[in-house]
Amino acid sequence: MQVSQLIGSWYDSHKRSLPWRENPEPYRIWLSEIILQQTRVNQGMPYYTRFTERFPTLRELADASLDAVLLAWEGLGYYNRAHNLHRAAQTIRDEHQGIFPSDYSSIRALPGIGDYTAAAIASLAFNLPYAAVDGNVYRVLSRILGIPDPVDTSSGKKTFQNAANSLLDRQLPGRHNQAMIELGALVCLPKNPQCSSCPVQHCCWAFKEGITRELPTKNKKSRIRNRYFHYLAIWQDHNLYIKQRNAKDIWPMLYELPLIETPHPAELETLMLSREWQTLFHGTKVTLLNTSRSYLHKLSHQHIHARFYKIKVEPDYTLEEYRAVPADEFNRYAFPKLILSYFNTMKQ
DNA sequence: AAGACGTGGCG
DNA sequence: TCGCCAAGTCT
Repeated sequence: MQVSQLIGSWYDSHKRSLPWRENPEPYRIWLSEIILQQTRVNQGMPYYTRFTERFPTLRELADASLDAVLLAWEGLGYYNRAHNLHRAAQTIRDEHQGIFPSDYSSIRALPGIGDYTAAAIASLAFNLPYAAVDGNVYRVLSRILGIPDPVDTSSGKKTFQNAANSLLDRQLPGRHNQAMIELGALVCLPKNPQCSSCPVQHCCWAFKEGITRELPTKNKKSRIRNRYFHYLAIWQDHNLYIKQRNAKDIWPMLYELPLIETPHPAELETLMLSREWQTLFHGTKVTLLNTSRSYLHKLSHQHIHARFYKIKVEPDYTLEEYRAVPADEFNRYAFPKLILSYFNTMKQ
């Protein structure tokens, strides 16, 4: 029996029942694939439910505001996925008559859809013969076939794509791709793979050699940048001033508080002498109510060291470019987790 | 083409 | 604890 047949029939009897597998239609398959990019099933599940409830159809997603989409995405991270999801929905509405495109190159051309996601949608939704290669598949292929190439280089990626292409079950590409991924997610785990439950243990190179732990290989080690955020929680009566971030940098178009960033740690006294402080307050009377603890918010490539200063300003003052919002309306805006965790401590 | 982009779970 | 990583894409 072929490797792909063994994995395919293993999949038939071991696959999880997941909401997007219940009633497979292109919109829901696409939505699930975007949510699951770099995201665990357990983390993405509630977001999939939320999206299908708030935006039951592709049309409703396309017609929604970006703010509404970001609010539904709040807390899931990699927020450009939400931007691209929204843009792709509008592209399908405007250029594909609202019908999800059914050929690979049209799917691949949509924003937020790369090689993996295009192959996944093409095979799962339209049964087209494209091999989807994600992190799970890298693991499965590198171990079964003993491929030592690093998975985070362009040449390594080509090697794995070629291996996946030649292994693809062209009769049932959708099942094949899901089976490869499911095997990586349930059995061929990064640490402690469950080789005793593996349908292809007998023909696995890494198992035979006893080096499953060494595969797959990677080259890069990421460097961490430190950033120092000083958030000003400026209260005026019962309103807090908030502002939307710009589209570049982290948390694109999410909301936050007035921010002063410094390249190094800084005390409030220093901030009060800064140009940003002058721009915000230009000499108006401010009262410091309290200073939060220091927060360390770890992102994949940077550590955000944050502190929140609760400040009161007088009623006659207005902060241009910011929006004064009462606490019971915070949930109308999408905030990064860092801001949300500060809000949570305020409720006490 | 190397680096940026979130968050949470795990050993 | 803390580094690693989880169904990648974009620039």
